[in-house]
Amino acid sequence: MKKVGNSSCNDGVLLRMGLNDNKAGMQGLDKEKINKIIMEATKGSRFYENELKKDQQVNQRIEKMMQLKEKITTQQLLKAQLQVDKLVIELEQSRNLSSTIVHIDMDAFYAAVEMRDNPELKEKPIAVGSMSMLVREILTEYDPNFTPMGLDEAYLNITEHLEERLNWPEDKRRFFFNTERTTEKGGYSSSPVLFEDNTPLMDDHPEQRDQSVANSVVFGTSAEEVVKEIRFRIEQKTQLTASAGIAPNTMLAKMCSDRNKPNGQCRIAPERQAVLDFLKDLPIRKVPGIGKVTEKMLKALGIVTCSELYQQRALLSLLFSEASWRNFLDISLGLGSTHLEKDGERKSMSTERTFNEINTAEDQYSLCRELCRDLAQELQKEGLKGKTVTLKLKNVNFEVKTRASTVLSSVSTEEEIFAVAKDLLGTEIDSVAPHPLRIRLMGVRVSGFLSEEEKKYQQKSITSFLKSGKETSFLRLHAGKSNQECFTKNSESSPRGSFFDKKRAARQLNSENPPNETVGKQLFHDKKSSAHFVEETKKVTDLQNSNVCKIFTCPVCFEEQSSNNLEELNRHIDECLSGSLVKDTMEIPKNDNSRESTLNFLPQIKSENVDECQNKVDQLAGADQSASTSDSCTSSSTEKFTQITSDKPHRERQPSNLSDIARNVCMKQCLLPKRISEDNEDHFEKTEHTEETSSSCFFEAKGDSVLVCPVCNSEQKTNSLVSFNRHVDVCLNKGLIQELTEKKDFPTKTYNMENSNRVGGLSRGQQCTNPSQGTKRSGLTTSQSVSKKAKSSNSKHTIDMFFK
DNA sequence: GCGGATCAC
DNA sequence: TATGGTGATCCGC
Repeated sequence: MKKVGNSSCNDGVLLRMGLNDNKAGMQGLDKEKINKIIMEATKGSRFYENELKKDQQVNQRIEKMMQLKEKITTQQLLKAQLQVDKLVIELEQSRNLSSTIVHIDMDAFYAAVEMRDNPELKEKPIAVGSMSMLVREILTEYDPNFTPMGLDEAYLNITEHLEERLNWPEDKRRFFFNTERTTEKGGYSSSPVLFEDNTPLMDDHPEQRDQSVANSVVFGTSAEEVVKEIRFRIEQKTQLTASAGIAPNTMLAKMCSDRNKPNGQCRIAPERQAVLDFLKDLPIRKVPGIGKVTEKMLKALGIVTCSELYQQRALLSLLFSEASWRNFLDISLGLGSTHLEKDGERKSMSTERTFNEINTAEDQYSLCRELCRDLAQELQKEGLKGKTVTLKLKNVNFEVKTRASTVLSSVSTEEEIFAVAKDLLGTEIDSVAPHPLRIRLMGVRVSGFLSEEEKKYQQKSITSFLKSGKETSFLRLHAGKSNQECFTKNSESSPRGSFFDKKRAARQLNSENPPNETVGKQLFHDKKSSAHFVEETKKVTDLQNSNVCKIFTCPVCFEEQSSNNLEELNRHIDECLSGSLVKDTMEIPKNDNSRESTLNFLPQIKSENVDECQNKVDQLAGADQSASTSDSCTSSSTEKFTQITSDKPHRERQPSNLSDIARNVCMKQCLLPKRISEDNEDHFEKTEHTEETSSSCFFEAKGDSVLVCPVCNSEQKTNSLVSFNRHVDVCLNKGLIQELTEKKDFPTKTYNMENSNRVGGLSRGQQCTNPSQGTKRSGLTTSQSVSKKAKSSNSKHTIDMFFK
């Protein structure tokens, strides 16, 4: 079946082309144009082929899921039902209907802007701007903490505003029509901000007041009235209409704003039944977070509406990941966040570009550099440094690949980013050699940003590094790979005019008949200069080599070593290491263990609902007991549920402020995953779990104090701040040393020559096991042990050992 | 951590 | 209609 669909689509494309070919007048077209048409068609089909491929992958996922479903027994399903329904009770109890959340959505934002700007109105400057502008000017009045979502959406929590508003006099709720616009012919006033500032009416001019009042509206105090007012003001100000949803939580508000689009609003009353009524026939696709693929998968299970999502909750819990089915459950119950999250810190920054096929390494490298430059600029604007660089490539068949590498010290400059990205790119180029890498998109991303504390700490360490490292300086070496080596320095030959500019120029040249002289020269210049920078680069690299090898500072004792024999250096460091590890004496004070700040919210319990649920559960429990015999899981989980009720606000728990960096880093690594993990498991196994976490995360931690290096992120076997600090300094030297070791062939490096010379390959294995692994899918992998820890084949204190 | 995928805007 | 760009998250490894 799939085959047929596939080929018939291709036939469609071919058929169209064939028809075109036979069309009258076709003979007039020259070869080039025909080629172009074919190219277009091929491009289209490439895209389409890929779409088909992706679709088939989804189909396979569905098939797998269906097979899984077939194997589910009635008992399993009943048991699942029991468990899920207990959770439903929990969720019901925590249902919070006390907030009033508004979602504002500009109607057909861009189209509207276009329409409004295009006609004769264009010369009138109107500050449309983004939602964040309406922020500032209108929305803050209703919620100072409102959150804009992109350019045309925003969430507001108007709960407090509603309370205050109750006491407001009428004039404070009065707004005026922008009469000029409608009366003036041929356009509207250049000042759409008319009456924007709630100016009180002037009592000494009664007639003016009368007229004004005639052109005004007074809004009431209800949520609906507030939202009408907001929409009115937005329209007066921007000439654009907006739709809005009012509901007890963000998810509902968002879905609600969709209901009466365009230029309408809708409210879900803060009552459980109103929520469920709204959801009853709502297609799941309308739910934010459920996209094309999820929709298709659920459809395969016969689930199209939210109520069906609820009906199938037990099945879903068996077929989907914990995170997924719990999300489904939240959706089907109409639960969502009742407060607006502050924008968290950004997690990554990237830039990517699509272009016509680029297939020469040279072009690819210089494009890569350009992307790195752009990205570096943006990063520096926000003062960010990250540890992971990801290269994204889309080949001409629309297949997307990402390749990432995490480095020891964070990067932010063009050079630093490019140094990593070019390696990744090199690998990809090599992997298809001798064929060219044919790409239509390239992107570079930096993630793994340093936290504020880490930044501070690193700075401190850098200072000491500078003091001790002096001559070794920051010179970077690049373990060269044939085609990469050539491009470590940019083709600065063309300081102005981006890669694309040059490409454009070249393309223009191609299409023009006689290559005119100046353009020709330009091209020639490019070619020549690229050859030139290869040479230049070699020089720089050589220089670096000679410089670095002459003076080397031992990362342990910080003494300068005169030798440039790496083996000798290695021996020295070994000695230093065996000496330094023993002499840690200073203790750092223990921290108190209060790490949870509990936010309270009062659960609203509708007793009849709970009873209803409980009845059902009881029935099921009976059925289950008779069906399953020797399964301890059921009974133990029942206990779990009874235990967790007392400590509900689990999701809202946040780490408290941490006084020291070490603790902070530890928290990040070990506690965060716990917060993510599921309520019941987590609570029930609290102590046990914590122990396990620490055993896998901190090998050899004595007592509570554990230091984790903010640079390499690995835990340190010391309680001494002095030696910990020293390690951090060493870490900063590490990159340099690593490259030194790469230059010479160290024995540990030679196993697996294929990929070990990539930065990512080298850094692997030194990180501590992520304790979150396996906690997400409860039951599947219960205990991840220490086994994943850095395995090393060599127990000697070589440089490599030390760093691993 | 990595890589592929999904999703939103 | 098809296509981009940016950022987040999840899942399996």
